Amino acid sequence: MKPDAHEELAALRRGAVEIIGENALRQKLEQGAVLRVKAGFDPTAPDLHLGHVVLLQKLRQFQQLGHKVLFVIGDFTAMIGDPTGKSATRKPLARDEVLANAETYRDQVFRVLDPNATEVVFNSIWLSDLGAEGMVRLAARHTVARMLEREDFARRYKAQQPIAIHELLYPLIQGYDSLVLRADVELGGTDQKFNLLVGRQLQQGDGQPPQTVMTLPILEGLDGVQKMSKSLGNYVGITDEPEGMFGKLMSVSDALMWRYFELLSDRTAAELDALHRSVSEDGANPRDIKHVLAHELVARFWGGPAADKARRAFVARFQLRQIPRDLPEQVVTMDQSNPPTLAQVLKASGLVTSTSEALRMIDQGAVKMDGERAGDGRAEFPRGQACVLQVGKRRIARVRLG
RNA sequence: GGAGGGGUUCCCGAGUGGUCAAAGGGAUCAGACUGUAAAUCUGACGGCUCAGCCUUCGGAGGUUCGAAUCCUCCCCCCUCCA
Repeated sequence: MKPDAHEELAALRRGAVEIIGENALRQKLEQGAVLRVKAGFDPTAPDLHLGHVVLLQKLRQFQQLGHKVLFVIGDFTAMIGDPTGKSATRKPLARDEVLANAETYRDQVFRVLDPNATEVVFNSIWLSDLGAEGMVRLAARHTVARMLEREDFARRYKAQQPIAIHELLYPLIQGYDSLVLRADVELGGTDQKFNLLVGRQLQQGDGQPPQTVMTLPILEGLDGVQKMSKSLGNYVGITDEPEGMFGKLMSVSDALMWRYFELLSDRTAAELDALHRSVSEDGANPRDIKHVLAHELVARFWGGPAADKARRAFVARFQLRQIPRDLPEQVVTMDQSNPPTLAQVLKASGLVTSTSEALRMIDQGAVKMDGERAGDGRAEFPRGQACVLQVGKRRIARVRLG
């Protein structure tokens, strides 16, 4: 028996919302077993973001305790599209699209996980072999009524929205992965609970001990309301450039900042508590505490020096309102007989998507040329010299007509 | 297979012959206020060579001076019956 199993379990429990099958987990830890810890990722959107990091951190923790991570890339399931939390059927992805996305995942995941303790597996390997007969047998192991208990299915059914048959297969297939991999533990977001439980059921039906299910909190996106996701555009990608990442983190609300601290920071509870008190008792500006958060996370993915630089750039640009010195010059060429207007140049430079939008922005006082508010979008754009164009606070470019 | 309901601009959802680039809400963007906060207020929210013109209301045709609205065919979704 392992003497420190109790501590191990306590460490693993931290941050988890729910652990189903905790006794089995404790026993395995006491026996000193090397656990097979599974987590699946759908390569539907090829960028990992901080929402994934919550889960990846927990996986890393398992690794640090000597366990093995089975990182399942759902290249087969991606063609179905996880219906979790969805109110509409997802469009299945093309095979080559899925593979390209999967490759990107593989590159990104080791920014958090230890490659030596990770096995990356593609579920198409065994699912392609399953065949039609196997799929039917698998489908026979669950009932429609139980499947419709799932909250998102139930809601769609009630709302008279379409649910395609293949979507009902998704949880079964995910569960089948656990069976094939003989997973001891599977991690997922709280919204994955149903799928994770199906794995337990299928394993038991096959005579295996059911996996322990550990659910982790869902990280809210930058809007503070909806789940962080690529498709909603409210995410911080782990490959985001340092300055972009810093800026995104600075734009979150104070309430959300604490949530991010709690779910993403490596700081101890005592340290977080001290930060809290510095605001509530010592009157610190929450903005400056947000700097701490942004710096920590940028440093994790890009290193300390890059994080320092990102912070300096942020302060210069947004707190001191300086125009960046090293802004690259963008040469815009327009083959038009008429001299181009400001609105047209804004569009050509990519700062706005249409001249209509450019004109609207100008009307609303959002556009600046060399720091001066522009008043007339139809005015001819000066040739020759480079000019710094700004649209709102965030969009900026140094543009010269070629 | 039969009967009924429905497909509207990013999303939800009004609109049933002209006053409709299409109410309202959400999301988004911008301005004000700020800490790039959040909240709030104000405004914008199809495109263009922009006081005008062009394209949009599942798709294709048609009626009409005029169609998101009427007719025909087709595609898709939902419900009930079988």
